Amino acid sequence: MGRGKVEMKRIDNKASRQVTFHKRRRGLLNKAQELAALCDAHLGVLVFDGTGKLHHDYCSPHTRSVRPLPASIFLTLLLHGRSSVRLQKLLEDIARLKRERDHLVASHRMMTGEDIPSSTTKEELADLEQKLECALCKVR
Amino acid sequence: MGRGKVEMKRIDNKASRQVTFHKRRRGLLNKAQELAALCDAHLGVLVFDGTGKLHHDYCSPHTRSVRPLPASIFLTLLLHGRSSVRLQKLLEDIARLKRERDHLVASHRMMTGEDIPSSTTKEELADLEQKLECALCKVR
DNA sequence: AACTATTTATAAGA
DNA sequence: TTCTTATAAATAGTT
Repeated sequence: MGRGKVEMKRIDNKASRQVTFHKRRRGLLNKAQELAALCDAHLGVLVFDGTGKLHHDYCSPHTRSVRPLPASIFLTLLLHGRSSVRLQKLLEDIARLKRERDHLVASHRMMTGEDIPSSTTKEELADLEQKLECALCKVR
Repeated sequence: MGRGKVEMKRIDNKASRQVTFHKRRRGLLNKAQELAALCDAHLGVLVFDGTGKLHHDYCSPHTRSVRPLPASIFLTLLLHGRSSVRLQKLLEDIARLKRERDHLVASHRMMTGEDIPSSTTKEELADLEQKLECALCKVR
């Protein structure tokens, strides 16, 4: 689309690479918005330049509760993508910490007869874990 | 682009909405790949249909270590996006758990004179946290 | 940053 | 649905 056909390989000239980056980035985001608007779809788009700087992200609006929330979209991506190992590791770490804490709480009570004041952490974590596992199920 | 100009609003007819979804989804992902190839950029794209089903995701390949890994791209998105509150909460929960555990470990040692066998959990968590905070810094 | 000649994407039709 | 084609949209090279 232009004065000439271009090969789909890295543009060597830095200036024209940046110009093209700007033009096409805008185009991509526009396409994403159109697809969301026309087809009742959900889109998540992220664009980083070559230096790793985030130039734009887009998340289509959600207007009905039947659609996944943006948060769960990105959780799904996180779980679906290459970083799934890392997030699963995080879940495992949390589970391990909880077990360790429970064990320590029990032995503390055995030895001192005192209860450690309970916090809401446990419930909050259980809630988080449930949400994460739910997202995980969807992509399996 | 087509026989006629279309208004950018939801296509009512289900069949043609699905056809358009298929065509434009392919187009969008193609554009994403081109942008990544031409401009040395990193892209993450997610497409869900109206029912919430994930139809495609795309993550541009990373060929050099100077570029962010896909994992960190999506962590950044997670932190940058609407689910940032949730992830920050997760970080806080981990920090709180660690404090609780350290306190319990210390009081256990005080009372019994015994050390609780150390695991690698603590180091692993520290590493995880560092990575998460690093990603968080980038988007602040 | 604007402008067009072209290419590309795609809406509607077969 | 898949293929075709007329047309709209995107954009490469230019100014």
